[in-house]
Amino acid sequence: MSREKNETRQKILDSTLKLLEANSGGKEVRMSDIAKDAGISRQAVYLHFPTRADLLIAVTYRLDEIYDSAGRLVKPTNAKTGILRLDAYIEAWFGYLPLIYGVVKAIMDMQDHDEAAKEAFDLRMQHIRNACETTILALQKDGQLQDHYTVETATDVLWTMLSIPVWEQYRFKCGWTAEECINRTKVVAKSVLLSS
Amino acid sequence: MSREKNETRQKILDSTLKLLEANSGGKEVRMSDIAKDAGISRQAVYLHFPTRADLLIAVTYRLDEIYDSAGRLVKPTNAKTGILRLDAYIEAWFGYLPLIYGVVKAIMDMQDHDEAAKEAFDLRMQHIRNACETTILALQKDGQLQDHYTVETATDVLWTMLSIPVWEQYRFKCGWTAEECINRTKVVAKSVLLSS
DNA sequence: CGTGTCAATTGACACCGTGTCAAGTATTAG
DNA sequence: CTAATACTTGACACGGTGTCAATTGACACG
Repeated sequence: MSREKNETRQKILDSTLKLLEANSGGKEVRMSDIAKDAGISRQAVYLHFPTRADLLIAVTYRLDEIYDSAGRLVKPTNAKTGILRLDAYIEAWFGYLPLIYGVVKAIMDMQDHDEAAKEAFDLRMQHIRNACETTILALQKDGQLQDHYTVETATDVLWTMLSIPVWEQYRFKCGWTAEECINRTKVVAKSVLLSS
Repeated sequence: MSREKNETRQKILDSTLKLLEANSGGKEVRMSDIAKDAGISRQAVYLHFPTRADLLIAVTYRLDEIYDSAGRLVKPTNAKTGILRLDAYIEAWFGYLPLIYGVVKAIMDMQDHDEAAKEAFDLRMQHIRNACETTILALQKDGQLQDHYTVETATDVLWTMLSIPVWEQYRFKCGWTAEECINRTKVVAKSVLLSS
């Protein structure tokens, strides 16, 4: 019973994921598109996910499973020095982002008109901010943090440097490769945050 | 004849502007809201502006008139050194942005589903990019530009630092004041771009 | 005075996508 | 045989954009 239910549910999630990836969060991912792809009726989708926002949010959790997002975040915390940690974190996050970009984009686009989507997204971004703060603290502990910053301001700056719109601009408006986004951001972050 | 036409047209533009400013680009600015505020029928709005995108784009030109956006951009070009120019430009642009933010936001939100809005917006952003490039060239001429950058890459970085989403994040997610956005961006930009 | 033109009005309607509702079908389990 | 569960079908409401057609009112010109 819950067996079959999960099967359809998974099919919906997988189709959504596939379509979002294919369309990079574009508009061609309506509830009806998802249903069609999953080979079920549009209403069946609503049976499992009351709103589009709920579905997209569920997809993010699926994403976490698939790509082991927790594991990725852990690795940088093993770094010995603050600087290594900064590099490792930029690499981990900007390496992960392209994989999940379609979904992220779709949720971002909903933020304005959907409260639930906004909350879910803000929560994720808050996690990123926390990681930034930890990184800043590590730098500070090493005495590497530029002295004119408070921890909070430095965190704000790093967080913004690693924000999705910034990555989007580098990637799609400036035409940088994913690699370049990582490496140049490493350079920029160090110029900004480190003392001499 | 063209007298009266312009009057209504202006009323529409002014109402749109007023509503967008009040709502910071929020959704409470439908064609019907604009019509109501202007004291005319919804269809009259369509008589002057075939689509919502057209109207918003027209509002940006109105904005240019009101705030003399050209004049603002000129000032930084008078700066003697590259560094002064950088400061002046950040001050000019981030000082201007809050004034026009409502409209900018509304157009940004349309980008995904409206080609015309996207083009208009991209064009504006391209102007900003050009200004960034000129600033970078001034720095380079002074021998102040960090040597590991090409002009293009340095321009990309500055342009992204001065992008609207970055300002939004500082302003609304980090809670910085408009002043702080300006001053801290000046500091950050200099750390990133200048050699020692 | 009548006629034409132009701006604006009124009201209806199509389209799209989300979400809701009700009735029906098919499978499975007790 | 019956009851529950998953799903289907088809209709519909809503909100917002954009279209269309018929009408009104003002002003101008001969």
